[in-house]
Parts: sequence; C-alpha cells; structure tokens
Amino acid sequence: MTRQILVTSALPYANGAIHLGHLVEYIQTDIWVRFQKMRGHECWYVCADDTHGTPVMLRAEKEGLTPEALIARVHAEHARDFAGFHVGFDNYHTTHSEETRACANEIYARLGAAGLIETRIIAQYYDPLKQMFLPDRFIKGECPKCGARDQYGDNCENCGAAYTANELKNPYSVVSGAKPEIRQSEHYFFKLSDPRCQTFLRRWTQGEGRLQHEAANKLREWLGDDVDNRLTDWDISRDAPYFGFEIPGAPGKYFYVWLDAPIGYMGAFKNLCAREGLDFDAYWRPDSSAELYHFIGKDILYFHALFWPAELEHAGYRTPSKVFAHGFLTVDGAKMSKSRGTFITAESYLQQGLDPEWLRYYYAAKLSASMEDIDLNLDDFVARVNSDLIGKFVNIASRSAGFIGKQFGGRLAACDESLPAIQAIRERRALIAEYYDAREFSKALREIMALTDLANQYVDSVKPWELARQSGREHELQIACSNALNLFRLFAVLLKPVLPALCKKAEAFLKIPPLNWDDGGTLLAAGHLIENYRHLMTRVDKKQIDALLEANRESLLATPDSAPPPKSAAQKPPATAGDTSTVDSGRAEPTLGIDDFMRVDLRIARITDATPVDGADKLVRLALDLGPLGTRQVFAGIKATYDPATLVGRLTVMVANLAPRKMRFGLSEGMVLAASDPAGKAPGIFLLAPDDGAQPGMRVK
RNA sequence: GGUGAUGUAGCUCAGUUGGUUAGAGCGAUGGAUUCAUAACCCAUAGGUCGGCAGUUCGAUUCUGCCCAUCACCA
Repeated sequence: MTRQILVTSALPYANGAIHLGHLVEYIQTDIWVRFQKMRGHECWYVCADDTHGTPVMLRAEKEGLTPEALIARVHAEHARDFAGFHVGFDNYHTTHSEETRACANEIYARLGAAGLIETRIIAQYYDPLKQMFLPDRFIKGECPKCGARDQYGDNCENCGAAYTANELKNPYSVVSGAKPEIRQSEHYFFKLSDPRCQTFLRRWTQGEGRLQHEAANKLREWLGDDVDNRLTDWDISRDAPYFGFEIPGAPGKYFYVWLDAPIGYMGAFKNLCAREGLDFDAYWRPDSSAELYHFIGKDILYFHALFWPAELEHAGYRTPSKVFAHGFLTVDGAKMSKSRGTFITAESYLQQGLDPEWLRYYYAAKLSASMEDIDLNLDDFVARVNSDLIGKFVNIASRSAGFIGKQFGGRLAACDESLPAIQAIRERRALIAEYYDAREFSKALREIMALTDLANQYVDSVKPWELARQSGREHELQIACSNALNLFRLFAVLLKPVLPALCKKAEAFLKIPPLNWDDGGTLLAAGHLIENYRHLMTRVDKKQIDALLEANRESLLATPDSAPPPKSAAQKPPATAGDTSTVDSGRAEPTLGIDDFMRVDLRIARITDATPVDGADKLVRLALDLGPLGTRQVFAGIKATYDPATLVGRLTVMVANLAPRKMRFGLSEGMVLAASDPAGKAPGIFLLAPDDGAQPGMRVK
C-alpha cells in the first residue's frame, strides 16, 4: 500500500552558515526520505529558512541591508550548501512567506477561540536609545557574583554563575551601548498550563512509538507527575521593532520567532501543494491518514514535543505521527572548535574538493535511531570511506568492467542466479529495508558491507585475470564478470539512499534507468550493453582533511565581531533549530598560579542549621554563618557520613565565592570542604574543621 | 545534587532473553595475488566486556554502590 508521508528537518536559522553539525540531521532525513521514495511511497520532504527575530533584524542593519535582503542571500547560501550535499528537499521555503503567515494567523485565531491565549504585563529591559526591548543576550554588564566585565544577561562566562539580566551590575545594551531601563509591556501567552494542554500532552508524549524511549522519559520529567503542573505559559509575542509577523489585532506586537518556526513546516508544505497540486488538508486535518514526521536535534525536543503538538491539537490540526530526535556531532571526540579548525562549514568542505558522499556515507555508518551523539573521527573517516566505498563497493565494478569492455564489447552474459552472494543479498534485502525504515542506518550498512565482502571473495575465487589468459575460457570470463557487475548493481540499489550521486553514475555506467528498491530483486538480462568503465569515486587523502582543518582554523586573535552572533538563550532558545552541534572556545586550561589560587575565597563558617533534604539520598541542607559576610545556604553531599543533627554548631571551611548554583531543591551558595578517597575505595567523607580560635568569616589561605 | 544516557580489542562500533573458546570493520603483523587509482584474498596477534560488591551452579549480560564522560534541570 502506498503511504502518504510528509517529512521535515528542523529549520536552520537565517543568520549563519550551514556546518557539519547541521548536516547530520539533513543527511539523516534525506537518506530516510530517499529510501521511502525508492519504495514507491508518496513522500514529501520540506524545510525552510527560519528567518525571524532580533538577531536577523540587527544583523541586517549592521550589514546595511533590509532583513528581506539578508534572508534572501542566506537562503541562497543555505540552498546551495544543501544541494551540494545532495539533500533533496521537495521544497526549501522560508518562514517569511505568506503561507506561513496565513498558517500562523489561523493557529493563533483558533487558539484564541479555544481560550488558550491570554495577555499579561511583563517587565523587561528596554534600550532607550535604540528604542527597543532587549532579549537577555543583548544585554551585557558586570557579573553580579565575580564582577567580570562584559558578561551576558543570563550567565557569566568567567565564573559560570547563572542570574537574570536584572542582577547585572552596570548593564548596557549590546546594540547601542546605552544603559537599559526597565519597562512594562503587554505580552501574549499560549496557556500551556491549561489542564487541557497538560492532559493532552501526557497522553500524546507517551503514545506508542511517538517518541524515542529516551525522549519520552525526558518529556515525563518535564511534565512531572500527574498531580504536578510543571508547564508554564509560553510567551509568544515580542514588541516592535521586530522582524516577523505582526499579530492580528495587536499593532506593534509580533509573533515570537519560535512560534512561527514550526509553522514554517506547514507554510513550506502549503507552498509545495500549490506547485504540485496536492491537497494540503488531506495531510493536516485531524483525521488525516497521512504520516507526519519531524527530524530534529535533541536540543529542540521541548518545542517539538510540547509546544508544537499542543498548538496543533487545540487549533484543530493533526499532530505529528512521530518526532525523531538525534544527538549532537562531535569531531574527534570533542565539541566542534574554531581554534582547532573542527568547526567546519558545509561550504568549505565542498570548496576543498571533498566528496559530499564521503560524509553522507560516514554519517550513515554512525547513525542509529537513538539520541546518542555521534563522533566524526577524522582518521576513522578516511579509513572507513576508503575501505568500504572504494575498496569494497566501487572495486567490484572496477575490477570486472575492464574485461567486459575490452573482450566482449560491453556485452554481459546471463547472470548466475544461484551464486551464493546473490542468494545472500536476496535473503538480506528485507532486513536491510527494515533497518532503513527504522533509521538504523549503521546496521543497514554493516549488513551491506558484509555482503560486498562476499562479492569480492567471489571474484577472487574465479580469478578472471587467469581466465583472461587462457584461450577457450572466454565464456567463463564473461560470466564471472557479468556476475560481479550484477552484484555491483544490486549493491547500488541497497546504497542508493545514502549515495545518490554515485549511484546515478553507476546507473549511467550500467545504462539502466534509475534504480528503485524492487530492482534489487531482478538481474540484468544476457546481452545487456554497458558503458566503458570510468572510475566512480576517488579515495580520501588524509592531506585533504588536514587542509580542511587548516582552512577552518580561526586564529584566537580573530575579532569576535566577525563570528556569527552567539545563539541566544532568550532570543532563540535553546539553540537555532537544526544546529545540532556545540562549540567551545578551544581555550587551553591555564596553569594555576598563586593569583589564581587567591581568587578562591575560603572562609571559616559555623553551621547554624543542618537538615536532610527530601528527595535526595545524600544531600544535607546547611545554613552557614560567615560572621560579617552574613549567612549562606549550601547543599552538601554528606548525609551518608554525618547525621545532620550532630553538625549544628561546629565550624568548617567553605568556598565563599563559588558561583551559586540553582538546584532542584533551592539555591546552593557555596561549598563546604571535605576529604574523601578519590578512588572511592575507602568509605566516608570528612569535613574540614579549623583549630580552636577561628571565628566565622575568617579568610583561609 | 537530581534525572536520563554512555563506558566492550589501538580506532569506530556490534552483541550477550545469564551458560562452554566475547564478535565485525578498520589499523598492526605475516602470507598469497596482480583483474582493480597497492585496491582485493587468506591467516595471526590484541580485550580481567569502566571498578567494587551482591543474586546465581554460573554474570560481560540481572541488582546495588562507586568512578568517568555527556546532556537536561523548564
């Protein structure tokens, strides 16, 4: 039965280049879509640039462009990069489209009619010079804890403290440098806390097969127990000036970018429907029999498994059939790093002349249905691509085609169907298809590569090069090589979702129409004519990888201005859609000098209260008196060794300037010092205590 | 600290519903071969299956604790 399937990948933000981290998702989705299409299903793959929000607005201004001009340029860049990696969208649209606007308005209106939209006045920083409200990431100031300058409004990069923008000392606007002021503004909220949303989401997120197990667990954590109501209402509006869609009936108010981003899936599809004559409603009405799948990074699960289905459900649309979340990409076991050159853009990869299908193959060889991170190990990449693609797959054609061309005018003999390798492929085809369908690409490729070994062993066993030297054995030679080329064709069928361009070349070489999955059950007829063989794929040279890293290595002295603006927790949380990698600065760990040590503010503290913490096995909540420095609350993992009651009154040592940390049970404002066996062999944990005479608040050094 | 996940050969990963000698590919070593952009074929070496304890006749597989790494804590 032909299935109707609509597939999406997360929308990349129109404010930065596509890099290897993004590509994990688009390649994963593309392989899956190509597989479904090869199976004969009606499968549509849509995506779009995510174009709205403050970062795009400000970036355009900085470049002296209109936002429309900026997003048009970025759209072209993104489309070029995706095409370069053979990501075959049926439509690559933009959220800044009339289709998306219409869908957003419709959803908003229906949610309003359902009583799920409400307004509320909130206080927010405002830039008086620029005359705009500022997201947290556009405010900088001195860290309230350690005093470090030029820290963002949400957390300190120096000491790691988390705080709200209001706590920053001497705040200033990143946009204008002006001192921001607090202003009130009316915002629109989607009432996620409404019991209808809670009830629906509890049911929906635990639906069989809807989410991966890990994801379902995570959602259960976010939703809390049945009696809890952990979901809070979602602020879906932003004030002008803002690049986005103005909210109908609310002049000066715009939809928050994260509201219209997923709606962009609908908009992109609606646009495709107009072009292809498809019935939009057949895919989106509540009782639709079509399937809807979203491929996303695990970082945006919150939006796709909570906000989005709740919106759709209560606006009278169908909800996603399944959401497929994948992990992040690391390169050589570490976060992508600009200083190491492992922050590799799609563009530079292609410009350096690397074959996009090497990466497609490598990712496929690593991808599974789980949310686990995958590692691009560069040495492994070279070894695997060369060994599997050239040494095993391409080699089958390469080592047999010459004989057919030279000695038989390109004409094949009948293939021997009883060949063990062909039998093995026939037996395994269904299993390999299951693996593709279940997104277990690594398992599929493992099976396929084991089969290519059989093919090479076959060629080795019949020794065509010896047959070629013996007159009278021409027919045997022709059969042997025809068998090998038939095997090659069958592998092309199996690998085509992963390697569309290589397989297209193989089709041209074999002079056959585009392969579909069912072609794996047939063989080329006797007398079939093929083209002369020209090599299909070259090997990766490690030097190319080195050059690629060099091209992407960014000097530490490079001005941060030239880097794309940071992903904004407030503006576009928790990360740009589809940006499924993380980046670190690559800074080396500095050695510890006396100055560094002196930054640790150790103080004598008197424990004035100690109580066990409900719900934590090891934690004790301590109230500490620091004399002139006041009192602190600290959570310490010492319950196994100390009865809280015996701690009250005694003196100990604490780190007084440790960044406060918000825990589930409250704020922990420091750390008490205690000794324990680092190997964990000797039991116990031992609080430090000063000699007699020490007073609370005394500095320890 | 809580929650979730991960930890198996030099590298990348399978696997074990608990049961005799734990697997693959790559890499290494040796051999064979020369059709194939030195690819391919055969063979060998390499692992106390993160650590400790428990359950069991038997645990890498189950349970608990610990360690390390990662993510999330709205």
